[in-house]
Amino acid sequence: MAGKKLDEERQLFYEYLRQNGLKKTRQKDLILETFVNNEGHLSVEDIYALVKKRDKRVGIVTVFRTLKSLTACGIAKEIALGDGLTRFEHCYHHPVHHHIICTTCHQVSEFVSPELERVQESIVTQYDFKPIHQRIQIYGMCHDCRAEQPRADGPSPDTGKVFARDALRMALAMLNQGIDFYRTAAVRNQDPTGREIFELLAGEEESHARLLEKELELLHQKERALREAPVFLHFEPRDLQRLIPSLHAGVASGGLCLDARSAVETAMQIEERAAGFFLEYAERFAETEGKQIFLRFVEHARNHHAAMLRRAQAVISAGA
Amino acid sequence: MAGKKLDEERQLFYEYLRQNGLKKTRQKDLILETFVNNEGHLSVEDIYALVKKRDKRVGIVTVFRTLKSLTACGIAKEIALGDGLTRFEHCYHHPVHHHIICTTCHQVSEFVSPELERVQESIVTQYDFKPIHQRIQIYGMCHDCRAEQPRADGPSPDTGKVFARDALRMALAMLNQGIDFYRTAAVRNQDPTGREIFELLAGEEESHARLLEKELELLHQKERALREAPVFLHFEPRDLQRLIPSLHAGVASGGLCLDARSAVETAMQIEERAAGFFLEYAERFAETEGKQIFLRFVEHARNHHAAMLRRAQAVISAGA
DNA sequence: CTTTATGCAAAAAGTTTGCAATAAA
DNA sequence: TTTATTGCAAACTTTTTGCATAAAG
Repeated sequence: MAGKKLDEERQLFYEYLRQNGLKKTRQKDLILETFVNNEGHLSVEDIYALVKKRDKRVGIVTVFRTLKSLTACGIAKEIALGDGLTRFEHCYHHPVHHHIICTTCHQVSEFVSPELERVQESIVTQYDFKPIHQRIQIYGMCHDCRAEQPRADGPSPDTGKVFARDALRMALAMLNQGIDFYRTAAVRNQDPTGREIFELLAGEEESHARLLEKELELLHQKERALREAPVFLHFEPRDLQRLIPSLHAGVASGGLCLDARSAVETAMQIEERAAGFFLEYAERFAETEGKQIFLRFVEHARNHHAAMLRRAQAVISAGA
Repeated sequence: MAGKKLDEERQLFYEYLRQNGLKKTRQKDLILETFVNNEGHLSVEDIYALVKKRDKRVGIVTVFRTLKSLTACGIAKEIALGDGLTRFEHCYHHPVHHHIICTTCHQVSEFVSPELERVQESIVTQYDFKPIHQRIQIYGMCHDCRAEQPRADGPSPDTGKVFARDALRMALAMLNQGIDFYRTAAVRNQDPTGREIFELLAGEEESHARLLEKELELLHQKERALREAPVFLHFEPRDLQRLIPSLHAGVASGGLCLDARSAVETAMQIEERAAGFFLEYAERFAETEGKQIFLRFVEHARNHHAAMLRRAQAVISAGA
């Protein structure tokens, strides 16, 4: 299970060595293995200490040099967390993220926020500046330190899994907003066929939601620590709400009345917008399970969209 | 002119020395003066070199120690810009800002973005984390380096002035949106008294806008480099637009019709919202000319609000 | 048997500390 | 006259480099 990740990164490393005429050695292997098997933000000294435990004969210079290579081939990434040490974090198949650093207990939390990225992009555009990488770090005091509680230091789960969990949560939030809309639209609609269609759609979305919930539950069971793990992917529900037409206008003008055709069209528009939004969203991320979840959601929405198109054609020909 | 800033910071420094039982010296004075008179992000070595030019007898250790003191009393602030050197920037009466760093020419631009801050706050809230300071840095390639032009290195104006310029621009953007609204509302309104009131309001806002424009022009004349200086305060016009009620609903329902009373109420609501928004906005910033501009705008909006309240009472009693 | 890798020691680079001489208060 | 300050040299920390030896291909 855990060895799979190691194998993949080892392959990547070997490929890098081969392409640069470098040689495989016992030391490089050991350093790679130590780095890959230790989540967190380790300094050279940290890694050196871990390596030394397994093989006394390794020198710190080799650790420096090997970490440079691991950085060059995209397995590791140098970061500075304000304590004057260069630290290394995992980079392979990890989304670009930022850091929240407690200056009391030195705990470091990671987060992703496409919303933050969006604002940054708009700023950078004004300068006609081409960003290559960025550093966002928030220093302060964490909840546990303020409560003067020793931090509950359970084994923190793999970032990839946390991201997958949050992607599922986000997809579910989208589905639930859709379901809400369809249910409300059904109740409010005065055209019986329109009402029926909205109810059908709500049912379909609900069954999809149940599927995702099951997947989330499975993930939680596989990785018990996931339930405690803090949010990694931040999203604002109101950004999802924007994808769904408001029912207020309909209410103000005294009740919605969409016939079968308009109902299907409305639904198609929702699915289309959601697909577009999540596709653009997914593309911001490196290859991860979370990204796959978003892409699967896009596919689902597109299939739904296509199915409705067929249904609409049936409705139209029946009406004609 | 420039000496005023130096004097203020010297007072602050002396006060700090006094309170900590420390002594004034020729060296400390010289280092303070050198730091204050040099905008930019200078390293210890940079400042040491500048100080040496004026007094050969100063040692680099004293520069290290004095910069520590200047940091402790809020005149300087340590920053790391990714080149391994500790640099110092001006902190006294400078708003909290972030950095865009060109990795080719090493030019550093500063910016402020309350929008970015807002997203950060919402993230931090989820962690129940108390932020103390943050670091946002965007590394990449600037426009000039991509165009392979040697950077036009004019004298960069004081950050405080650039911030003031941008605050004026933002206030003007708000005023212009208000004017647009009042003008459109006047044209669309079918009630003659309502129309008249909107036109009056538009006129008042326009004369205020002309005042701010004159102020902006004056600022530009005093500080010639200001015209070239890049944007420092980023704001999204759509955030201002949100403060003004949409006219679309009115259009859809076939023409707006606000009587005198509703017209005044609408205007009062706009002024109130604008005052609230800019007050909250201003409070995010340290003591600066820009902040004062925002606060003056708040006062203007409040006065306007109060004047309308009086007018509304007049209208009501006239109508009664 | 050629070429790269390793580990040691030494150097570099940035910053801090100990200390005797010096200058404020 | 007391107390903090200064500047030098030395120490310290993190990272890099030179080089002879060892290991990989």
